[in-house]
Amino acid sequence: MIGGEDGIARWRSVADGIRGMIAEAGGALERLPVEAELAARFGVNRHTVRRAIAALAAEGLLRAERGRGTFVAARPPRLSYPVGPRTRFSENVARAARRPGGRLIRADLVPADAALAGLLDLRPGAPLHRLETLSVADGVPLSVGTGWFPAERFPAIVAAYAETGSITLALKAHGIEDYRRRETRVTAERLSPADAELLASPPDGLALVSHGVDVDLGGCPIQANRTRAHADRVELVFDHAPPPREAG
Amino acid sequence: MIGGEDGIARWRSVADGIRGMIAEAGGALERLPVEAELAARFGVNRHTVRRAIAALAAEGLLRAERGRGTFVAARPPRLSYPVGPRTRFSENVARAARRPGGRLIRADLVPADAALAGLLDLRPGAPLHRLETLSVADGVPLSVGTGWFPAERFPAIVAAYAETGSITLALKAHGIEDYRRRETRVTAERLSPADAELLASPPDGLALVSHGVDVDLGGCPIQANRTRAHADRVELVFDHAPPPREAG
DNA sequence: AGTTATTTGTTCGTATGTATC
DNA sequence: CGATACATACGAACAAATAAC
Repeated sequence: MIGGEDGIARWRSVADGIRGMIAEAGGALERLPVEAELAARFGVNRHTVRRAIAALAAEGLLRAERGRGTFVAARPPRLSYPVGPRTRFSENVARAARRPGGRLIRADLVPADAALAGLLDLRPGAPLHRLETLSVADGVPLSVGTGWFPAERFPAIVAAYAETGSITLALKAHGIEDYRRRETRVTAERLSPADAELLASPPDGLALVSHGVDVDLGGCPIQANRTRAHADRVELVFDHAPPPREAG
Repeated sequence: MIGGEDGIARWRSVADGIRGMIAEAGGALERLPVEAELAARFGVNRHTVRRAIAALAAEGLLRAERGRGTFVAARPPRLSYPVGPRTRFSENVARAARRPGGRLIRADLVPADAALAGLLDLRPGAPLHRLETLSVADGVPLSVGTGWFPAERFPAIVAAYAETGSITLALKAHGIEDYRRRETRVTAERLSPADAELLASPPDGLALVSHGVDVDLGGCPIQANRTRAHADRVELVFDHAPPPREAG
C-alpha cells in the first residue's frame, strides 16, 4: 500500500512535512506537536506519524522522549580533539575543558591476535595488558578507549594507570620519556550498547572510531589503541603542518 | 506493553535471538527465515519481528530486500583513503581502485556566509562557486563532496571541472600549479536522504564528514571543502610522518 | 505524597501494495 | 500468472515515563 497520489510512501510525505514545519519555524520550534495531533493534521494514522518521526530521529533531527514529547534536536558545538604525532588521548584530549579526567573501566590480560601482533611487532599469542578507559570533560563522557600494551615490557601498566589516571605517566613509570603516534585510521560506527551506556548516550548514537599505534623514539611500538569518541560531542582535528623547508 | 518475564521489550529479545542465530551459525547463515516463520518461532506478532529486524538493519547487521528476503550483511573491507597535506580528494582518493572517477552533481553561485568567508579569507557575501561532486571507485560511490571556490579568482572552475572531471586540473587551468591541505576536521553523521540517494546507500547509512581548507603555495585559501564519505566503504588514514632525521 | 492526565513506547490484529521468483 | 516475501497503512489496546494537580 502506497500513499496518496504519487508513488511515495505516506510516512515519507509526513517526514517531509515535519521537516518543513521545522524549517519554516526557523529555530523557533523546540517541541513538536504530539503524535495524535500530527496524525490529525496530516490525515494519517498515528503509526504513520511514528514511522516518520523514527526516520527523522535516525537522521538526528528529532529526539523523542517517552512521557515528555518529541523535540527538535539542538546540538551543542563539538569539542575539538587534536590528533597528530604527539596525540595524548587521555590528556591533550580535553585540555580545552575545565575539568578533564580519565577513568579505568576494566583491565585484563589477553593474548595478541594476528592483527595486534602485527601492529605491535610481537609474536601472535604474546601477552598484552588491555585497558579500557573512559575520558570525561566537565562531567560529560567524551570517549571510550581500549589500549593494548605488551605485558612483558610494561608489567605494571595497569597499576600505574589506576594510580595516575594518565597513560603518559604510566608509560613514564616504565622508562618511556616520550613517544609518537605513527598512524591514525578513522571510521564511523554506531555505538555498541555497552559504549552507549558508558558514554551516557542514547543507544542510537554514533562513534568516531580511530585506530592508532604509538611508538617510542626508537620506532618500537608500545601501544595499539582503539578509541570510540562520541560523534555528537567530539570532532577530530588533523593539522597538516607544512614540511620544514630545510629538509626539502 | 512490555514483553514476557522481565522488563525488556519483546522486540529486543527477538533481536537478541536473531543475533544469536547468526552467531551460532558462524558465517554459514546467509539468509534469515521469512518474517512469518520468525514470528512463529519466537511466538510474537510479525510486527514485533519487523521491529527487531529494523533495529538490526540499522546496526548494519542485516539487510532486508523487498520481495527477496532478509540477509545477513557481509560487508567488504573499507577502502583506505589517505588524508594529508597533499590530499586530492577527487584523485588520490580512489587510486587504489581500478576504475576511479568523479562526477559533477550540481554547481551554483552562492554568497559566502560568515563561516566560509572566515575560512577563505574573504568578505562575507563574496561570490563563491559551489560544486557538488560524487566520487566513485569501481562503480561504487564512495563520497559526496561540496567545494566552495572564490568566484572572482576562479571564474571558470565549473566548466573546467565539468570538462576534466578533476579539481586539480580545473585549478591548474586557473594557474594553480600546486596546493596544500591546511587542516582537516572529521566528524560523523547520519547520511542525509539526498546523500544516501547519491551514494546508493540505504537511508540509515553513516557518513564520515571531513571539513578542509586548501591553500596555494603562498598560503592563500583557494577552496573550502566538506566531504561526506560512506562510512561502510571508506576509512580515513592520517599518516603522522616522523620528522626527517636530516633536518633535526 | 498520591492521583490523574498526558505522551511516547510496545504489541497484536487485519488488510493491502509491490517487488521478486 | 501465481506464489512468496517484504513494505505500508489503519485500528485498538495497554504499558511506562513524565508532568500537573
